[in-house]
Amino acid sequence: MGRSPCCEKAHTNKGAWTKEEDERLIAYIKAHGEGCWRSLPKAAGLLRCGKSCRLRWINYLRPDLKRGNFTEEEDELIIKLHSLLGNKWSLIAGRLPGRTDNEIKNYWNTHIRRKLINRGIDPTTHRTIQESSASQDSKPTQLEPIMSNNTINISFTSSSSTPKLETFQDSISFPGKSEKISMLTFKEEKDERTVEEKFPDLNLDLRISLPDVVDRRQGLVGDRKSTTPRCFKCSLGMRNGMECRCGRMRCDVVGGSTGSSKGSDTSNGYDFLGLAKKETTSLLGFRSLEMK
DNA sequence: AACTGCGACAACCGCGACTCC
DNA sequence: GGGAGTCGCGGTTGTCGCAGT
Repeated sequence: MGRSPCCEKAHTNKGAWTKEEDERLIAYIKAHGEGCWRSLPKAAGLLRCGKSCRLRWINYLRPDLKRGNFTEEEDELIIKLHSLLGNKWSLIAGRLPGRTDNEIKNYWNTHIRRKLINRGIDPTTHRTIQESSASQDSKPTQLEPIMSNNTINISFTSSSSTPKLETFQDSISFPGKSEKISMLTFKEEKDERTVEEKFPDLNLDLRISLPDVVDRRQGLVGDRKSTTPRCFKCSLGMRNGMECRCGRMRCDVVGGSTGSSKGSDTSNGYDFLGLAKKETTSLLGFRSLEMK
C-alpha cells in the first residue's frame, strides 16, 4: 500500500508564493503559533500543501532570519562544519543563527563549492584534489556512531585520514541502561594534530550529561510517550512563544519532543547531531549533547 | 532586440524517522 | 506491537534575472 499524499494536490497552489499568501501565513502563525502543518493551510485559508507552508515559513518568513550575504566568517564556519558533518545541512544551520538549512545548502552548492575548487580542495572530501583522486577509498567526513557489545563509541571520521582510536579515557554507565558511553580520544594516523589545532576557532567542546532521570520519573518510566524530552526552550519554560518552535500539544502535556533537529533545538545545541531523538530507541540515552 | 547560457535561490519531492492511536 | 499519520531532511528541479553574444 502506498503512502497517502500529504495533501489534496488537485486543490493546492504550487510555485511562487504571492504576497497575500505570505501575509495570511504570517498572520496565522502569529496568532496560533507553529505546528500541525497539515491542517494549517485550511485553517489559514491557504490553498497550499502543509509542507509548502512549513518550508515557506522556515526558509523565508520566519522573523528571526538573517537576510543578506554570508560573511567571510560564516563561509569559513560552514566549510569547517561541512568537513566534520558532511551534508547535514540542518545541523550546520543550527550553528549559524538566522540561517536556514536550505539557504546554507544553496549557498554551498553555488558559492562555496566553487570557492573550494578554486583553492584546489575537493568540496566533498575536503582533501586536496590530488589527494582525493589518489585515494579511491576516502569517504566524506562524517560522524559515525559505532555500537558494539552494548558500548557506544562516537568517533569523528576525518576526511584527511582514518582516525585511529588511541585510548578509552572513561566510560559511563546509565542506571537502567544496558549501554555505556565511552569517552574517547583519537589521533589521526597521518596528521597528529587534533581537530582543535586544525580548526582553532571552531568550538567542538562537547558536553554529555546523564539522562534526565527526574523527568523520566515524573513522566512514568517505561511509557514510551513520556520518555521523550521536551524541546530545549520548553524545558526552560518558554513554550508556545516565538522561542518555542515545537508549539505542539505534547510539549504541554507530556513534554514531548517534536523530533526536530531544526530550529530551536539545534540553535541551542540541544539535540545537536540529532541524538536526543534517539533516546526512545535507546541508542544514545543522554539528555543533552551540546556544543558550547 | 532577441536569443542563449549561467548563476542564484525558492520551491518541490521522496523517503526515513518519529509519534499517535 | 503495528499501522497510519505527520514531520523534517536532503536532493533535485523550476524559475527568474542578468550578462554575453
